[in-house]
Amino acid sequence: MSEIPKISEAEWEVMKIVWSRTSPCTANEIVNALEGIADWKPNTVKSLITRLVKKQALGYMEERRNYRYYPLVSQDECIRSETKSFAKRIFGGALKPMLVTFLQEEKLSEDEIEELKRILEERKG
Amino acid sequence: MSEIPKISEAEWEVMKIVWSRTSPCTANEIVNALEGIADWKPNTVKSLITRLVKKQALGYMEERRNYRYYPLVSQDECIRSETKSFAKRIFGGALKPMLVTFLQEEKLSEDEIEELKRILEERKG
DNA sequence: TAATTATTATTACACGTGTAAACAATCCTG
DNA sequence: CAGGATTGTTTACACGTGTAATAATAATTA
Repeated sequence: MSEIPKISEAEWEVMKIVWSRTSPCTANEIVNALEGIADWKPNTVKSLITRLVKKQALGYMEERRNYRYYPLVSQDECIRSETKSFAKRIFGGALKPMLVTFLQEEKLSEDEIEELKRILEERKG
Repeated sequence: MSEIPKISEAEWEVMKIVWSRTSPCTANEIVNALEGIADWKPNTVKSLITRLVKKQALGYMEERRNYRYYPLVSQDECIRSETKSFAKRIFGGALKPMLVTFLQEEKLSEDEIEELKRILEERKG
């Protein structure tokens, strides 16, 4: 199977939009959805889309005058791929030290901590 | 206080070496320490060091003919900074979904899971 | 002190990315 | 059908990064 393409920071914003849709969407829909998320000119977004198509992260189907884009890679596999390279870079690949760092972060609420514990419980099953 | 500089992938390898030392080290020491970790010519490593100095991630002191480099930013704050931007990119900033993803990864051993649970316990204090 | 050697600084170059304008093709409207 | 509107394609350009060669400078040695 071919590799997961490397998706840049700006491109991720576009992918997130497309992933969140159940059906292929047009460039304009993406531009609109990005309103308030990123301050890009429509042309900029189009450039990002074009690059994503080129790196085979997005596919498209022609429909009348405009295209409809859809993901060729799942968000999940992209997350996994990014996480792996992130963990590799920062922690030399060891997952646990990274988790330890995160778990010690302030930002977690009581409830979230509970849920994380529950997830760990389940894992042992 | 000034911001954490953005450290690139290759530069991280250099920083990891410097962070791991208790005292400032020379360029050559860094080059040697990278042996087996990265396959870079000495000049390449020197370039990375120069850039790290320019972006104020490394400082140096002159000592006879050569310099000794030391970190100007702590590994911890860099990790935090990187993690934040990573979480932002991938998960829109929410820490918990990211952790859920990681905790569900295969790679964790029984023992590690135990330890993570323990850390969560402690957090509740 | 001149030559050699070690070390740092300057320069290079291609590719990815953020950012977008300009151009082209197509469709709707008058 | 011609002209404007819409949408996609091509081109642009500066900056960061990976990768390193070459030049300059300082120290050591003959």
